[in-house]
Amino acid sequence: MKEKTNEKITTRDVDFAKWYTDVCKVADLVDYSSVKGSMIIRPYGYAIWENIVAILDKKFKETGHVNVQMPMFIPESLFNIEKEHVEGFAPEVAWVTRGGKEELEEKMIVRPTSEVLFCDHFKKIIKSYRDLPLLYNQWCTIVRWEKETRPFLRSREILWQEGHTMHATKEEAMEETLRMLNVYKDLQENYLALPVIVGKKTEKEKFAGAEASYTIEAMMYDGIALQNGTSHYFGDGFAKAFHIQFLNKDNELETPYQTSWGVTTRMIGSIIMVHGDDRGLVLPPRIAPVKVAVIPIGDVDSTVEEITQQLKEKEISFYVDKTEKSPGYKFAEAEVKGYPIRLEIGKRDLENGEVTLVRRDTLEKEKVSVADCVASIEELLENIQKNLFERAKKRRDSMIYEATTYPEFLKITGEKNGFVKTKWCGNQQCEDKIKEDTTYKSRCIIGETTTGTCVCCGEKAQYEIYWGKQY
RNA sequence: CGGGAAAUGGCUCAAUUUGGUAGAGCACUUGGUUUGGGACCAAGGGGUUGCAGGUUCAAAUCCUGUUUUCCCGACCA
Repeated sequence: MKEKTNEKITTRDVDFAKWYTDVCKVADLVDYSSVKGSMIIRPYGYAIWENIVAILDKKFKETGHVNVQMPMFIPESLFNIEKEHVEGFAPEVAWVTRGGKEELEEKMIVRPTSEVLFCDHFKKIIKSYRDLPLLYNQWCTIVRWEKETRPFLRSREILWQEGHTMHATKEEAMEETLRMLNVYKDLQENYLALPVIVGKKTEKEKFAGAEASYTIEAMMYDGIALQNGTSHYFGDGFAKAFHIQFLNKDNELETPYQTSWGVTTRMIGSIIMVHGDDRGLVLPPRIAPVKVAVIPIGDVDSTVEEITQQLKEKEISFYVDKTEKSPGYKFAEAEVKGYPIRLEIGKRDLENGEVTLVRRDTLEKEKVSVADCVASIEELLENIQKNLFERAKKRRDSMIYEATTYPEFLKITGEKNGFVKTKWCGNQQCEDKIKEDTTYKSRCIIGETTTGTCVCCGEKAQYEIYWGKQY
């Protein structure tokens, strides 16, 4: 095996940021448009999203949710109802304007998230305890006027899913918040092969208007964190602000409790930055639009036909590269696209009744008989899925550090990227100081503690927490 | 939003310093030979230089403005 990598892609260890954008472009996932801050998700990139949507949508429906479609615009008066929410989002809100002399009836924004729209609607349709829980979700785009944008990681128009639910009790709402957090965790670990840390955001980092925010934190190849999903518990704050009430069984008025949760195409960025290598994309089989790239070498049509027929029966997605390109070109192409398995069908192997399988994650080659080919592929796909997760987890764990004293903490954060686990007093002053001194921000609180001292101030610790730099 | 870089056929870049008929490689088209790591031969098509204005006999080149992109920060899913 030659060590040659893809000449169109910057070496990952030389310039990680450049490598990332190169992979996005060379693998045909995205293209830039003349719209500043927005990206075009090309068919191959969108196919990955479609697979994610299919998995999640099924899980949402299994947990009782239904899909809706809300307006894209929010009138100013509606947006202004919940104070913390407005303050949190105001800086990145896009205002709607009309050219010429025409005026809008009322100033409007493009939704940066849809809590207020849902609340406005919930107020009208929630009357009785029988209307609860109300479990809504919508697939849509939102707009947040970001200053710097990167494919999948940050754009002004964000393609996502947002769930919004209302419950009769605190307990139910909290249960829902954690249930959906878990759905996200399951998606990311078992389908996207991304090891993640789940926990609670600090007061400083929580969602504007929420009572508690829970988060899914993944670590990229370079040790930088990426928040891959959030689930919020709102208590009854919004419900009170919007005067949403329902009659309970005893005919008394009560205020319901609310949640919201969302994930975006950012997860695709995680897949790229966790699994990819110098040859390009590496996709976990479970979300790969094409699981097997079939590359015929010479005139081998009948064998190609025989094997692809079996793949069809097994519902294993494949692509046959029938182009006139040389085999080497096709191999490189299959690698850039991250197809989990490459199946080389050539005359030389066929003389022995064999074909060659190459797995994308390790690039190992294996010859198997034509008869065993599809069975081997099935087994290999499982293997690759498992290996990707384990490999990513091993790498991530090697970049998780622990610190108990501040000098120790400063030494670690000054020398390397990664997550640092510490104890923390829970005081925002320490959080701010750490940010100031190291640029590390709190990732998430993973639990409470009764022992030890805060890594920063040395006072009695209250929480166990992860710190890290983020995208 | 601060600091840097860039914009020239589809792509990567040259020509800009010193104004003077825009070139190359890759890609593409046609024909042929090939096929186990980015094939070869031959013929061919395609750009007036991000956009707007200015200077000049003459602008890719000089000047002004503007838009977009990339990188590094701060902010954010």
